[in-house]
Amino acid sequence: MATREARGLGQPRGEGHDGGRAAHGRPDAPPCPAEAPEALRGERRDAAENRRRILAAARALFAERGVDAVSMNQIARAAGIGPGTLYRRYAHKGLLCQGLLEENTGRFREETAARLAPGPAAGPALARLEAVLLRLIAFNEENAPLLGAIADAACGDRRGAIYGGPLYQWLYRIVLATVEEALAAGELAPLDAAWLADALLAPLAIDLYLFQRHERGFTPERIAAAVRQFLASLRAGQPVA
Amino acid sequence: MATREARGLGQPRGEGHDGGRAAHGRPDAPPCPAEAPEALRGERRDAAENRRRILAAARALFAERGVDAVSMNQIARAAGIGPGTLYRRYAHKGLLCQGLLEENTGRFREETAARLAPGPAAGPALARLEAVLLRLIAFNEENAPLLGAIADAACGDRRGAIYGGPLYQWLYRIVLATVEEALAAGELAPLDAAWLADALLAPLAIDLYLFQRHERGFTPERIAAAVRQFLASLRAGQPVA
DNA sequence: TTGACAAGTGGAGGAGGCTCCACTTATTCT
DNA sequence: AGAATAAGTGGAGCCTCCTCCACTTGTCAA
Repeated sequence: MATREARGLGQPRGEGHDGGRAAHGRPDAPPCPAEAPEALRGERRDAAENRRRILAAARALFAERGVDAVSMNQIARAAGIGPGTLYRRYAHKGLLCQGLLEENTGRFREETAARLAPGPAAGPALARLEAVLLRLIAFNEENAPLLGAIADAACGDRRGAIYGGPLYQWLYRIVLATVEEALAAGELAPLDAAWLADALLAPLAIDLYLFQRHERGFTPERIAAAVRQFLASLRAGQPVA
Repeated sequence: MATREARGLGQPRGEGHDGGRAAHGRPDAPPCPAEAPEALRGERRDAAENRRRILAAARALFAERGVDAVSMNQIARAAGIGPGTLYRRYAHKGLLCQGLLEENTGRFREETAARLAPGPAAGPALARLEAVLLRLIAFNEENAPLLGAIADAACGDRRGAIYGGPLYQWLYRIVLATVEEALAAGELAPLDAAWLADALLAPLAIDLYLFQRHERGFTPERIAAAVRQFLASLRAGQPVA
């Protein structure tokens, strides 16, 4: 009765969420390469049930009214739980959308991993990079509303949260590794690999992508073609001049 | 008394701000290349006085507590006006920050214009492009807090507002024109100029820039060097392969 | 089985953001 | 000059987000 205060106050609000999986505070769990969204380890049965209800309610409301028009309170009401319970599991709407997205991410991760898996024996690194970026365009198209909502939530004290989130980190690591292979193989002129990995992903960030699609009128095909030409231009043509 | 209802309801909330300059609704004013922030055309004297007070109060509070910790209501109180008046002039905090930023933008615009002005006779287009991007890094450094707040305000129904805002549009036009010159001069392999202009600016977007600076630990010098190498890599080396 | 404790739950309420509209004030036209 | 008109003003209030904390429930060890 008094012991709980220590935890409640000692960790006031500092992103104490571990990216969606709460559970019995294991200090450093393994990275979980392709964890199934259901049956989180050590999660209490009632909590699991509520998580399912939350995601189902959110999915239904989002489909019915659009992601932006649905508030956290509405989701809680539709799921039949109190707002406090909802916020305990998903500290804000962005994390909820991330949870929802993880159910869609499977195919994206599998396809990308398959394309990349064979390692240096699977054709030039730049070609693999191209495949990842083109797949990312398709992913943007499929998940634009959720991705948009996740981006929206990265406001204020959460600015830049996207770049620390699981999806971007995973993409970044993949792109960085492939860029480094390309550099090692002499496919690229000398470049700052860590910066380049961000720079290659930045033009496909959801905000800009949606602006180009809807305000500039670009089609996904045009964007894909532009990315292809762009990567081709980066191919090392001269030693360094 | 009844005539006003028509306007008040007919234009419920649709970005009715024209980027900071309210005033006597002239339909299509000229682009205003380098308009002074004071003495807006046709603005009533009391409105001008309030605008000055708002900007002064905002600047003071931002300096004292940080941009993120100051609410619109606090600014209104400090300026000695009602919240309604504040919101009439700046429909949200992002536009207020834009207004504040315009007071700083002068030197940036002048230096950039000067570097670009001589036209095709002032060295290779790619070198001018590099100068613009490097200057943008310095601009990011100088104005990070305001730029961050502007980015934060581009949430929800205002997603992507940055790309429609005056600063980005100006940058985009400049970069696009220079890219087109570089293409015409054969300095670049064939590329989609309109997409490339966005793609060159995207890695310097304030969100990613601040993440790299603070989470990845990049220095401005490292970022500048990376941009330089990057542009060098784009230089046309081979016809098209 | 049973008891102790950690994790989970719900909802009332504080805290702002933003709006609406009746009133005030500057400008302009005759 | 002075009246008509359109722009500008202020603040009460609505509405939603998010937090806090007393209570409930599941789990595990003895």
